[in-house]
Amino acid sequence: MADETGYILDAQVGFLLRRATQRHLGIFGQNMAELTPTQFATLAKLCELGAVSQNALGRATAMDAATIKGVVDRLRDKGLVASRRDTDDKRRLLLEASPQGQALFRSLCKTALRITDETLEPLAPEERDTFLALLERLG
Amino acid sequence: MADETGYILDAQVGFLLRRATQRHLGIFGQNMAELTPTQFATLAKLCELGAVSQNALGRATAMDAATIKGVVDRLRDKGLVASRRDTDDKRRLLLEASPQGQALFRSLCKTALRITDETLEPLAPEERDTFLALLERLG
DNA sequence: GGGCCATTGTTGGTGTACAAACAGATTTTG
DNA sequence: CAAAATCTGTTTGTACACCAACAATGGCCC
Repeated sequence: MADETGYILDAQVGFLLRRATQRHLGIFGQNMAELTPTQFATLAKLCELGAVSQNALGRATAMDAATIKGVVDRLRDKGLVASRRDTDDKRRLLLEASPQGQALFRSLCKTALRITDETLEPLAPEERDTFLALLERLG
Repeated sequence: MADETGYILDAQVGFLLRRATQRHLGIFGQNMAELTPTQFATLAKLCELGAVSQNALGRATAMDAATIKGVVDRLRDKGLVASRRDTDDKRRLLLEASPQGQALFRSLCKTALRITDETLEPLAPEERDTFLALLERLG
């Protein structure tokens, strides 16, 4: 079944992005059993921002309203996030990292940075900078 | 809540990979309503390889056994893939793109290449080559 | 003030993605 | 040859990820 279509799956950005993401998620899971990458990202942003509404947190972490809700629910189940109604704007759900959440974030920070390092390990230091700069422009 | 953790979410590979993937999936969805990226990738590999077992197809497209099953099921529901039991090895499910599947793949090929182009649009031609070469080494 | 529109959060549905556990078939090995 | 290990596909359960639709609230504007 020779195809003269000129389409080579293994050379497409989408496929390569998926493969790189898979490898990264694997490294993440092996190094941080406590939280998923998404959960850690959410907790990190929450520690950085302080009290924010759920949708605003979603925007800050690049998740839509439906996705961030599930992530926040799971973090709250673990006692890492506290939520309360905003009295000024009764639509808003104000979120904050609990003391345990902040402590966990701080204790996992170095691990997270090591995960980033290990993901980029196949590249030389200058290549890493180049890659990250280019990748950022695709987001 | 000043954090001296040195952890900046927006600078981590994992976050940037997710953002880039999101943008790519958005472009894909807007340009190819017929199939999801995963379904198109699977169909493409099937057209390239001819008859293969389901697990082998999964390996070729970087999907585990449980994932490829769902994708193949949906492609079969659409009439794009035919499956039969392998008589030599009765464990294997032999898959093949149906005539409609092959025709659809050929008709969508140019669109798929355009999607790759549009995804890489923020980068200059030499940058694209650099980026893809680096990205491939992270997979 | 009241109607219009945007925002916020929730729900339901579909589609990846992966781990773990399983049954059946095949291969390897003692 | 028989037992053990491996491979194949399936199922179940969890976790993103996004769309579309919805109710409640808030802001805007005439």
